[in-house]
Amino acid sequence: MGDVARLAGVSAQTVSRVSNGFAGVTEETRRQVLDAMRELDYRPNSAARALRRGEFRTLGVITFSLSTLGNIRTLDAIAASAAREGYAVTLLPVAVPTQDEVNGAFSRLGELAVDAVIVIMETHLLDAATVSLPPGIPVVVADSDAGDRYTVVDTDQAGGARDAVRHLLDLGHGTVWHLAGPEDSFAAQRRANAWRATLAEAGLVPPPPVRGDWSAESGYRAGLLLAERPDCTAVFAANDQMALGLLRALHERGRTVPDEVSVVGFDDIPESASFLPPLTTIHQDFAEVGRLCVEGVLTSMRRPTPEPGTTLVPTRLVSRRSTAPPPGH
Amino acid sequence: MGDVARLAGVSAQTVSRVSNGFAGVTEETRRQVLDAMRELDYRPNSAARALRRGEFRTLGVITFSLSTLGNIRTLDAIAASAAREGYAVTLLPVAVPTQDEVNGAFSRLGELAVDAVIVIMETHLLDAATVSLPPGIPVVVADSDAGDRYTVVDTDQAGGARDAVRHLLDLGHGTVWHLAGPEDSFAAQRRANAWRATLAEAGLVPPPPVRGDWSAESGYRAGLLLAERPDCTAVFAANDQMALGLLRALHERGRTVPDEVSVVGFDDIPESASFLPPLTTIHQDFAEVGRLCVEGVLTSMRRPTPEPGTTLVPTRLVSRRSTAPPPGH
DNA sequence: ACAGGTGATGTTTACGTAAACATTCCTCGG
DNA sequence: CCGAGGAATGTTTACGTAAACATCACCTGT
Repeated sequence: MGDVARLAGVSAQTVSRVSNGFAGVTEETRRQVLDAMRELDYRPNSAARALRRGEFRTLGVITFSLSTLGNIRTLDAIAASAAREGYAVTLLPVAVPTQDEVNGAFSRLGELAVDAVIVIMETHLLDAATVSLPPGIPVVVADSDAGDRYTVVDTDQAGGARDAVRHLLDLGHGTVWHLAGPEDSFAAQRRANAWRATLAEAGLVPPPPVRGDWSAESGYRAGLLLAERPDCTAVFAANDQMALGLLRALHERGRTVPDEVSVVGFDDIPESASFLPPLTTIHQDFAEVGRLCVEGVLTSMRRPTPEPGTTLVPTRLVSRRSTAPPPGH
Repeated sequence: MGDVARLAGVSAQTVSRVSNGFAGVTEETRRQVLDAMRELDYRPNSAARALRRGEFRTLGVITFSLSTLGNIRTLDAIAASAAREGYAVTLLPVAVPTQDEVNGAFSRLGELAVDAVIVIMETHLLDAATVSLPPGIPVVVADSDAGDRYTVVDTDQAGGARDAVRHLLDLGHGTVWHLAGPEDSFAAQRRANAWRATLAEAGLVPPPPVRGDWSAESGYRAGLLLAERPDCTAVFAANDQMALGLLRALHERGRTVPDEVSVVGFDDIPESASFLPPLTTIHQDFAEVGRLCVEGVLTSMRRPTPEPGTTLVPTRLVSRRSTAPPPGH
């Protein structure tokens, strides 16, 4: 900076002012400084800048590897929103989703060049991890129910699941089976609960849920079971990948979709429109979730004490060809 | 740091030594310092640290949003490898893959707190973007052919494509059709070229390639065309998503896979094992690509001048049920 | 014409750390 | 018993920037 100042014939402070787009610099001076910068290929040192300013213009994102598509798309939206606000995004991958690993990520975070943190992670992993968070660092959590302790942004899982079940019931199905996600997933729990509640509202007793682990393979295994039940004409799968496996199992067992069995997924992954048949599913607006996460942390950075609470992002039913009225209806 | 020093009854420098795990501090002193740190909830200030040390312990990753699965998995592996080496990863999303946008990302990078850069991007977008890269910052490029100018790590696209085509020829198919990726993709080009070359080696004239845009939807449209050709018994799709769409089109047109038509994909996405039928495909080792990228930048950071060159990561054919000998063979 | 302002620029200082150098104290060989 | 050498710790300084304050020239209204 000193070199630039010397070359431009001004003080270092003036260089700083130009560099930060400060008003109150003559157009003439500004041009000279910019020329000098170009000439010397000057780049502001971000470490010094951060030290002086006390902020890094960087958001940290903690996530359990980039395993699920939802997380990835949320992350993508976060990165885009952050960039729009002039913030960079630093990734804090957690290899194995154990309490220890998560704690580790949180404490590494303490020394990390980050102004705020967005956590994309299930609640139960979050417990007790909070202790090592540097005080005063805003946190927003996605994909969690910790609304009492944190600011939470999440997809309206319950609403989506309800829509899925209603859609099938409205088509005339006697009941709706559920291909559930893993028990330790909060999202899976909420989808299952909403499925159960919606059936109960309709005066129906839910059939036993079949459990998968989100993978297409597990959906296939579950599908083999469901294909044996002639009374099973409608299935709500907790995500699209499992629905894919389910479709394969039903096909292999000679149960046609949607003529004999209707299937609804959850997520609306891009491929689901090309499944056999194209999958009716619940579209999640990950972009909006990511945007709200960034908005959330930035708000709490500007205001002193943000109140905990949950923001729900609505879902949308995308009707394709995997659903139809039950046989003989 | 001063407060910690005071509380522990030592100098700030000793705190620094403990904080950096420096040898030559008495166990007794070390304990006192650590206690004081805990007591005061001290965290080293990474901005000051970076300023003093002249490095950020951070890698920047430039990528055209998180659109393709391959990029994501590479990114994931990069983040994991970087974490293992004590480096953080900062994301530099490029919203639209135009030359301007890429240049923008590169110049923002100049002021970014980053010691090295990994670019996951097609070559043609890279041209001319390099000018604004701060000198002395190591760069490694994935997914590119710029081996003459940069250190490049890439999957052995040609080898994979060759294996795919050979597999089909070995099964007895008279020729192999190609469902190609978009023209402006370097990966797509190389897969197409290898397909053509392999056929030529076998003394065959390649049928006209059908072009898609990587999406399942485009694969479906292409599939509708291919289904009309009774002489088309074997298709090599440039990625699994297009293969998925292709499978749907063939199915809808009553062409059974693999009895009438064999299909090979590329990527081995997790879902491909659950397609109808499960897809024979070329497995890419993204984790290895990511690992090598990190290794590459770290090496060039330690050594003065790295030589440009390309490292190829081998692929592996995963044989599933979408391939079989041609009808009447 | 002159006091009082206003806008442009310069000077000083502190941000928190770690390298370089300085000091202290202890051990060990002769 | 003394001095050399080394281990442990302390002191000084600089990293590059931007906030706070200081200065200076010039304009405006009476």
